[in-house]
Amino acid sequence: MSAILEDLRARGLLAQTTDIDALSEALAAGPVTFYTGFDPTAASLHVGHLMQVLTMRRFQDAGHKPLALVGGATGLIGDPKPTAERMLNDPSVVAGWVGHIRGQIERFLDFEGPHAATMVNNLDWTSQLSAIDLLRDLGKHFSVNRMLDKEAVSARLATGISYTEFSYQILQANDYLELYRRHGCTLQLGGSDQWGNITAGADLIRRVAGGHAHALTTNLLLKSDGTKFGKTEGGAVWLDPALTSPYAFYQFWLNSDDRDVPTLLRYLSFRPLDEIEALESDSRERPAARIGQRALAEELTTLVHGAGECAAVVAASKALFGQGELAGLDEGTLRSALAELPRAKASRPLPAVVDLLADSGLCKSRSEARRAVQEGGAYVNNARVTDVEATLGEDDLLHGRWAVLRRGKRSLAAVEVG
RNA sequence: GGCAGGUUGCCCGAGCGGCCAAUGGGAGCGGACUGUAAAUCCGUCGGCUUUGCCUACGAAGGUUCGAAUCCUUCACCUGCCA
Repeated sequence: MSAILEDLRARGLLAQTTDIDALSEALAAGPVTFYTGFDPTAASLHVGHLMQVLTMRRFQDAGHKPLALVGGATGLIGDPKPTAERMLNDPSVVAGWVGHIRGQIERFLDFEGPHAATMVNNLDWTSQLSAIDLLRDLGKHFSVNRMLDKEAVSARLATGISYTEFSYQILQANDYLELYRRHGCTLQLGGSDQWGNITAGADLIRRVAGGHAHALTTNLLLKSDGTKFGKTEGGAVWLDPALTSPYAFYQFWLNSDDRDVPTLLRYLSFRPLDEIEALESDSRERPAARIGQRALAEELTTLVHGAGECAAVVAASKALFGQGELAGLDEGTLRSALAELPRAKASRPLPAVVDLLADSGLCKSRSEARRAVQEGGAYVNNARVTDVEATLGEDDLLHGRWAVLRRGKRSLAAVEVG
């Protein structure tokens, strides 16, 4: 088997492929042009998308040529979710999201050199497609019976599915065909939930163009407790630093469940497997050191936000969760650590702690903030606040203008007075 | 088309005229224990100018001193019969 497939399999990433011997042969024979699609359903990609982007990177590193498709067209239609119909988004909004997401993907792939990646947008060909073309040229190759059998559609037959979403697989299949024609693309990668859409494309290429195209899907990232990965109280963990701060991003990985870390490292890290196995055995010996979590958090934060940001959030985490007194930190260290946190601005007279908890976003409402204090889960500079009426005092201020607000064990915010 | 039942807080699900912001479970949040982990135990879990007030039990009206609870209409869902 080709090296790249061997690596994916060893990492447990490989879910399904079309004829694996043929695929392996093609990959071994030389550069293969492949594509992965991302639909703009939000302004940013989130950690769930990271898998796909990094898998593309693995193929590019192995000498293959990536086409990154951002679905300006399919994003307007929406692929069927297992639960319910999607809300349609406004075309101008989707167009804006396409721009953001392209920018994010560009950081992970190499757009220079012999295996340069290319950005494509299915709006370029789909918007040209007339109803007649769609029904005569494409529709004839699709059997409704087979379309109904696809998992994504059959799951929705009980609750209902619009014609719009039902048609999604035709558009995605046509994307593969277009990329086959325009770029000689013969491999599509995706999450295992995309299997039906991807094979629909490979089928279409065979019927229309007589070509042979491959499909490869990777396992979806699930937490060991079976719940969806990448969600926190605040919603998804985004790659956009404006939506999820680099500090929050780093902390997300650092707080991974021990049981998830081996899988996360195999799926997301570029470290060779033997290194990952060494990290695992270290972790088993000294679980409290959370070696695996740190490695994961640092590698991914560096990858997504850059080495400089990563160093800053590591330093901030160390300062804020360190053993030392906050008062013992020099102002420069404190200031840069606090810069990574959500913040509440305050002025004199100094406000109530409850208001600061709500303003900083640590609590969603003042009622919740009061409750947090009553439960003993609110802290100013690591000292528990016990009085619901308490206000910030002058002696709480570090270097005359800062205070560290904490809710629970690990949610922090900065207060800046001035 | 006929008959019967349902629609409750983030989710599931009790309540069937006042003691209901509403039993219970799950998720979430906090505390204890730890390792910024898991499990466990305990607490909490609509909002606010918080001994009180406001908004909420599919939607709109009505009965009543008083309704999630009764009546009417509407919307949607589910069983049984055709």
